[in-house]
Order: sequence, then structure tokens, then C-alpha cells
Amino acid sequence: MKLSKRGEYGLRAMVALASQPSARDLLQAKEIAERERIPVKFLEQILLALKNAGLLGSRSGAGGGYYLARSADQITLGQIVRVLDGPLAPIRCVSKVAYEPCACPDENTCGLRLVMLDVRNAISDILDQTTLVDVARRVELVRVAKAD
Amino acid sequence: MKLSKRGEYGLRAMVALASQPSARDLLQAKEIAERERIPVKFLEQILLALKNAGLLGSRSGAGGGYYLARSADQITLGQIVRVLDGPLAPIRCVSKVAYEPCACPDENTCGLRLVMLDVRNAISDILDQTTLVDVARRVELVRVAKAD
DNA sequence: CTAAATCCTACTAATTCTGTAGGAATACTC
DNA sequence: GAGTATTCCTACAGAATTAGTAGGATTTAG
Repeated sequence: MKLSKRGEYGLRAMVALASQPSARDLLQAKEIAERERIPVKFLEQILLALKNAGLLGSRSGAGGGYYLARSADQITLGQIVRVLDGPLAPIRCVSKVAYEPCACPDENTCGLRLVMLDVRNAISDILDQTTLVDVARRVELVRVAKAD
Repeated sequence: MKLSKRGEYGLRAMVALASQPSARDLLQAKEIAERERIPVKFLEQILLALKNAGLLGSRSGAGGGYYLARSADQITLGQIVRVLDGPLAPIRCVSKVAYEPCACPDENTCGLRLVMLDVRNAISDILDQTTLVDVARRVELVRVAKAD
């Protein structure tokens, strides 16, 4: 039930990119790494994976960096987590994307499977519905509330 | 976001114990292992852990075995998973039982943390509410429906 | 006493996780 | 075109975790 560092760093980076004043601006790996305290070279790999998955775009060379491939309200946390940590489902036999049969004789009467399906759906309901904009907005809400 | 084999096997074993005709009857590790296709020695370790956690009781010696330490409606899947796989929370900074601070400067304005808190609560809402009886009952419901 | 079971601990092989390292390729600036 | 800054790509490494195996000590029924 755990999110890897890879997944966590990737999410933080994506949120950082979405929280830019002008959301399509690019950020360098180095900047993100410093801001979020992530080892640069590790972050590079992560950003690269996100790029190859089509969630990020990039510009090489001096003055280059990364930017969101789509607008922030079109990118969900579920997409990011799947790229970096694999399927959301706690067991493969309830995964929509990476289904694999489990050992039980009949999946339809496997009680455990039914519960885990609920779990996988509960996780998906959150992560596949929450976009980077939603995350940024929540941060703003809290910040405003605290200013009172 | 994954349940280990250890956790899965443990859950299956507990469900098996709860699904006995007379729910307080004991089952031997060997029986459970065969029925659920789990390596016996591995299962032994798991049952032992569940016993030390107070979820199972046992009788040693010939004719011995394991039994539920409490009635099946007093044992939740959440309890079992925590024993075998640790905290439910996807990141430690949102764990109720095993809290640890994360790297972000202010946890209250960390958007990622807020979302992960939702996830951890969604998981807990299911696993801490679902008892072994609930699982057994769901299996029955499906079985009856199929018989029609 | 013997057999059958749990109890307990140590070990191992494989995999995954969390990075490091080094350089190739690309593009901006002068 | 040279120099510099950045992404891109791959390989490697140490640590941790996972999924068992192994072997015997202990307990109890018959």
C-alpha cells in the first residue's frame, strides 16, 4: 500500500510544474530538485520517464527544461502514479490495466478479491479524478484560510 | 499501492478460518496451505505473526491447529494487513499509526499530502470496516446468486 | 514413547528501490 | 564555430524488501 520515492518525487515535480505562475512555463530539473530537495540525477530519470509517457515535454540545451505536455487540468495523479509505480490495484487480479489471474479457483466467488476491487476503485476514484489543478487549488485554499 | 504475498496469504488464511462451519474450530497450517495453495512453511510464519499480534490462537501438538482469537465479526481486514504489511497509508506523513514527517516545508499546505490523506482514509474506510464475517457473507451472496 | 503439530530463528536467492556516474546529444549565446 | 548549459540515455551499485527454505526445539494427543 505504499507509494515509492520515485512516485512521490514525480508527483511533487509535476505539482511544482503546475504551480508555476504561467502554467506552461518550463522548469529545469535542477530548479525542481533544489526546491523539492530531490537528488538531481534521480529526478532526471523520473522526468524522463514522465516525458516518454507523454505527460511532459522538454527542451534540450541551454535554457531548456521541462513543461507539462497538456494543461494541468488534463493530467491526473493516477496517470503519474501509474507511470512511475505501476498499477493502482493492490493485487493484480483486480487491476483494470494490468490484470493477471490469481490462484483462487473461482474469481467471482473470491471474497478477498471483491474487497480488494473496492479498494482499487476507491483509490482510483481519488487519483484518477484529481488533477494537478485540483492539487494546486487545494494548496491555495489552505493558504488563504491560514491568512485569516 | 501493492499488497504483498505475505499479506494476501494471511488474509486468505484468516478468511478460511472464518468460513469454517463452526467458526471457532481449528484448522492446521497444512490444511490451509493445501486448500489455498500456499507454501506451508511460509504460511507457518505468517500464522505465527498473526498469533503474536493477538488475532489468532493456537494449540500445539498432535491434533493442534489455529483458531480465531476473537469472533470473526471482531476482526477487520485492516488489522490483518497492518500486522503483515505495515501501515495502510501510502506515505508515512499521513499515517495515523506510524506517522513520520516528510520533507515538505509545511505539511498543512502540502497539496500532495492532503490528497494522500484522502487515499489513506479511503483505504481505511474499507479495510477497517470490513470484517471477516463481511467477506464470508459476500462470498455466500455471490454463490446464491449464481445458483439461480 | 511416538507421532503430529506448533514455535522459533537463521539463512538465501531474487527482486525492487534509491540512488550514482558518466557521457552523448542538443540547443542557446557570443 | 566555440563554449556552455541543459536534456537524454544507459549502466551500475548498494541497501532494503520479498518470498520463500531449512532445520530443529517444543508441545501435546494418544
